[in-house]
Amino acid sequence: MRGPGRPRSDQARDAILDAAFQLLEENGLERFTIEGVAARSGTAKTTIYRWWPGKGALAMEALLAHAELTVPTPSTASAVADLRTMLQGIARSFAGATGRVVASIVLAGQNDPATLKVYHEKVVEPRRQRLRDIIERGKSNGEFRGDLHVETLVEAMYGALYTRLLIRFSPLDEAGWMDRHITQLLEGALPRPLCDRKA
Amino acid sequence: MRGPGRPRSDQARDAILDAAFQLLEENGLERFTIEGVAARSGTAKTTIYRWWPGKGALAMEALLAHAELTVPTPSTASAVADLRTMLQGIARSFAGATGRVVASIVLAGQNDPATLKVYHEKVVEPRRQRLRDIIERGKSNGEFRGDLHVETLVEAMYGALYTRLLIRFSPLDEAGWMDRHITQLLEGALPRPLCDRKA
Amino acid sequence: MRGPGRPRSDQARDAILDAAFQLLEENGLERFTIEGVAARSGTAKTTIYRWWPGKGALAMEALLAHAELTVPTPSTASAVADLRTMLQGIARSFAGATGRVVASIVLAGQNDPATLKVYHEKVVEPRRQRLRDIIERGKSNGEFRGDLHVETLVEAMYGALYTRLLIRFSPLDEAGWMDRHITQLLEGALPRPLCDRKA
Amino acid sequence: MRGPGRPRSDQARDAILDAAFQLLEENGLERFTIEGVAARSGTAKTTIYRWWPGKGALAMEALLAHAELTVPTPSTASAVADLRTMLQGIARSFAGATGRVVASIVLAGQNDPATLKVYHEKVVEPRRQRLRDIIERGKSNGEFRGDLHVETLVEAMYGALYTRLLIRFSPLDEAGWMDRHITQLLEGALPRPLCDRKA
DNA sequence: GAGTAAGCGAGACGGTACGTCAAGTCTTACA
DNA sequence: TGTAAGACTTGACGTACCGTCTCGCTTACTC
Repeated sequence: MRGPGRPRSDQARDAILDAAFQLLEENGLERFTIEGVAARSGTAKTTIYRWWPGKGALAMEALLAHAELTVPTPSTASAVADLRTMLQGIARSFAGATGRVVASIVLAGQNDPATLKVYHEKVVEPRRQRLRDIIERGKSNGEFRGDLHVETLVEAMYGALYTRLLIRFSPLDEAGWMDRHITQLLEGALPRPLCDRKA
Repeated sequence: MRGPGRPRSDQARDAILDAAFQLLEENGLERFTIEGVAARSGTAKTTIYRWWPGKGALAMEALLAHAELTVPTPSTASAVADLRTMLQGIARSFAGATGRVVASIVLAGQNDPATLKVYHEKVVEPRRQRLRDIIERGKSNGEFRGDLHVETLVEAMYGALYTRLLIRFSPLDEAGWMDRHITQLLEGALPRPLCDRKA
Repeated sequence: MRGPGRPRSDQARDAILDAAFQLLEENGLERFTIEGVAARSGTAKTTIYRWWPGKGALAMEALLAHAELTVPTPSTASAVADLRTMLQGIARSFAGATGRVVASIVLAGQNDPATLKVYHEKVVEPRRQRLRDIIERGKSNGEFRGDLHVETLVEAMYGALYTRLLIRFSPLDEAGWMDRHITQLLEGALPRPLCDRKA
Repeated sequence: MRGPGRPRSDQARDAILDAAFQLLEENGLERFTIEGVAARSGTAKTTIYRWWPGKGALAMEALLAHAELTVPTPSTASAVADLRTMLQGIARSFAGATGRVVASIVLAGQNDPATLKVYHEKVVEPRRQRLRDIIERGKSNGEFRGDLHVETLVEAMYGALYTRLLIRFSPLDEAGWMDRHITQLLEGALPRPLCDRKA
């Protein structure tokens, strides 16, 4: 049921993606070269160019293939607890090798909108959706305000993650950071009225 | 009181920084080359390498020299209003050419910690400090809760800016987003108690 | 009476040789590629490699199959006249597309002795033999000296042809040059004695 | 009196031409690669491309720089003797390494008219001129016929050389070949009249 | 004012990687 | 078994920049 011709070698494909991911971890994208991937993977440069248009796309696919992007989606009775679990999972993965690779991808994406678009579709959007779902659940069960703007909350939560990853205000693995961040996002900055629930 | 030898040419220096900034705007950092800067500025590569260690440092200095990074620090009676003014100013500057250059620099910094460090010291930290000052003022005058964690709020506010700049969740010049973002950061996500101040 | 399996396709063979000859005419051997022949002929590279060991051999066979190398062998009473007829025929064919292809083949042969050997056997030797025959006839009937060294004359005659073809001292289609060349080869360079037959 | 900038390195130039000549001798032009020359000479590919447009031109210059193309121009009382001396010298040089390189050059020239043109100007034409001079001298002093067509004789003499080099009718170092060839060119092929000077 | 010490432009140098082309081999589906 | 299709490794192509290195020339300060 397949056309004629030698079928694509999965062995080559895997070797390329493995090598690409390793090199991305080791060097970052700046010193990530197609030539290097070819050498490390034992394949030919042409084979790489046959299947990927450039380093951005290759790095992207290497990330998707290898990184543990599949942070578990928690689903307990408490939306707040689920938020904490999920975001801390992402923070953990960003703090390690995956984070370095993600940073590379985003970097590549600046001059390669196609790659950034794929990253959005495959990584960012699915996660945002899961976050949205949890928040909506929180709105339904009264954990959150009914007039909460979901997108804005999502953005604020992700924003801190990506900013620590890329701008490095402070380390991603700082103890208690994520917890404190979430708490304050939820509680806001304004003074509590006298009859505050915590009063 | 200066040693012997021909003094450094300010004309060359300016021509280099001008050319660098232009090329950064036009091409992003990926296609930003020392060779290109030399050609555009009419100087010799040697001259560039004499004064800057690499493209990261040059780009950094070109940014600092040209971009209107000096957003005015507002100082009215209302800390909340000042926050809005300041952050909207930054958003505006990020939405234009400066934003593209900043993105380039920050991402280049992923593989060039020295450059990123300079960016922190010269750009990020001063702004964060101004933000902290405003927030502290708000705490003092009762606009904000007394137990507010200032750093966390600063990070949340900047996070959204940088994330829109780098990850491009949504455009930086979307009408009203900054306002909405700030409002929600201040109000939090939890339900308002019955005796809410707005009730 | 043939073994099992699909028989060789003459259609493919012809398409390959046609395409090869066309490409040889168009580009010369330098830019003559097996890949190009496969594309132009609509066959697979595999098929070409199954039947020919390399580009030299293929070009050779394409030449033999298509070029009008079969200059008519004249045979009149006058050996001298026959020589002129034959050599002028070859000159004419060398002056056109065939000449370019022959030049390609011969020069390719510099690094591919097998191909050059085939060219000798299939093209050069038969023609030289015909030339020898004519000259021998001339010796028999008194047109030429009895102690003439035939091989040397053959070589002198061919030499001029190939040299114009390959070194391009002068164009192959220069009017009258072949005639003049033959005449002088026959008459020699020495002064005519007083009782010269023309005296 | 030289412009600014680092002067061209003669060391690099010589290393390149040496390496090129060696590789030409070893492999012929077919397997002669710029990459190989760079490796052998210890220079960078870019340096080669800076000074030579392609392999044809490089091979050409390597030949001119190294080959003993300066066959001595004899000048004795006898033009015939001088012809023999000169042509035998060329034959000797063609029979060795120089010959292989010359063959390569001519080959390259088929698809690179500029290279062939240089070869004409620098090698072929000077030699032809020297041959012409000798022949004219022979005409003047009565060794040759007064109505001898000089160009044709030159061509016939060279033709045999290049043809043996390229077509390989017979080896260039066959004993006595050149002598016999010259003799017959001079004496012609026609029967000697009764009062022939040799009679 | 001669000497000396930088800075400057130009541009050649050894390199690395680029993205492309073709070579020749191999593996499939189909005839 | 032959053929078209097409993926594979290999190796060279010619180009773009890298960062370094002479050069000749231009300013200064210093003796």
